[in-house]
Amino acid sequence: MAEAFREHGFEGASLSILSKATGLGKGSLYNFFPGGKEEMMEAVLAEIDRWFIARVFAPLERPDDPGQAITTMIETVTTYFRSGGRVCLVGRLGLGSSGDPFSAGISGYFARWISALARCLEAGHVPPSQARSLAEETVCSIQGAIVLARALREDAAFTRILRRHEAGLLHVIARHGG
Amino acid sequence: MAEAFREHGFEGASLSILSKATGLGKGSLYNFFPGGKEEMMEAVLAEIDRWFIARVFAPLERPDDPGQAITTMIETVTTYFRSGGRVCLVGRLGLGSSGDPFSAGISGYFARWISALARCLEAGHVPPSQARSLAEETVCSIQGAIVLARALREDAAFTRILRRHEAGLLHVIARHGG
DNA sequence: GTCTATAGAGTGATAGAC
DNA sequence: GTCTATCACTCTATAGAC
Repeated sequence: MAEAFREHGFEGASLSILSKATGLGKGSLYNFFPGGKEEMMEAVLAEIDRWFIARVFAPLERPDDPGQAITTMIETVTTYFRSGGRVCLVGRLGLGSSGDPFSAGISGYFARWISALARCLEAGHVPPSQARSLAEETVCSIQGAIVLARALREDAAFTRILRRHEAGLLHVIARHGG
Repeated sequence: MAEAFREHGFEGASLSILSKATGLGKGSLYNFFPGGKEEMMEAVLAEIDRWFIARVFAPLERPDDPGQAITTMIETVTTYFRSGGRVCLVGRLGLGSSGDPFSAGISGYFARWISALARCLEAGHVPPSQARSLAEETVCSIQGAIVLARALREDAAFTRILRRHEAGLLHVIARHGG
C-alpha cells in the first residue's frame, strides 16, 4: 500500500490499485480503515514515521560516535530511497494540495529530521547555528537528490550528492575535533 | 492551467478544475487540445521550457559577468517559485508515475539547467569537474528547498538555502579569479 | 449468537473523451 | 452536453473463531 501511494500519489492511488496492491477486497480495506483512503494514508505515514524515528532520528539524537552516526544515516537513507529510485512519500505529499490533511505529520517529519541531525553535529562539537544550517542543507539535498535522480533517470546522481554531503559533514566534525 | 497542474498534479487536475482555471468549457479545451489532458500538460511544459530557456538557461550559458549571472539566476528563481510557495511542476511530475509520458522533457529541463550553470562557472574559471558538481548541487538544493519550504510551511527556508548557495558559488568564482 | 474479516455487487457522483 | 468508465464508498452475504 505504501508503494502504491508513493508511486501514484494520494489522488492517483485508486481503491482498485490499493486493493490490488494489498491483495484485499474493498470490504476488507474499509473494515481496517473505516475512514477510507485518508485513513489508509495516515496509517502509511504513521508507519513511515515509526521507521524513521527508529532507524534515522533516534540514532542521530544520541550518537555514541557522531561521525559514525552520520555515515550510518547516509547508508540507511540511500538504501531506503533505493538510491533515488524510490520517492519520499512525505516530500511528495507536501508538494500537493492533497497533502493538506496531513500537513502536521509532513512538517513534523522534516522538522525532526533536521533537528536530529543538528543535534548529532552539536554532539560533534559543531556550534548550534552552524549545525542547524548544515542539517537543513543536508535534508534539503536528500530531497532534491530524489527529485533529480528520478528526473534524470540516473541513480548515480543520488549517491554522488549524498556522498558529497557525507564527506562535508565529516570534515566539519573533524575540524571541530568531534 | 499551469497553476492547476502545479497545485493538483497531473492526476489531480480534473477537467473541471482545468475548465474553471482557464474559463473555457470542456468542449473548447478539446478543441484546442485534441490529445486531451496529456496534450494540455505538454503545452504547459513547453511554455515552462521556453520561459526557463529565455530567463534562466540562456543568460547562464553566455554570461557577460558570471558572478552577476548567478546572482540574477537566484533572484529570478526565487521570484518564479515564490520563495518555495510555488511548486516546480517539472520536478513534481518527475516524482510520479504519471510523469512517464513526459520523461524526456523532464530530464532535459534538469540536464540543461545543470549544464548551463556549470558553463557559467567555467566562464568564471572554475575547473569543469568542480563546476559540474557545484551546478548539480545547486539545482538539487533548489528542488529540495521547494520540498522543504512547502513541507515546513516556511518560505524563509527557501530563501535561506538559496542565499547560502549563492554565496558559496560567488566565493568559488572569486577564488578562481572569475 | 456475536464478533471480526472477507469478497464483491451496487450506490451516486464525477472522471476524461468526444 | 453526452457518452462510458471509473471514482470513493456502502452494503449485503458469507465465513470461521469463540
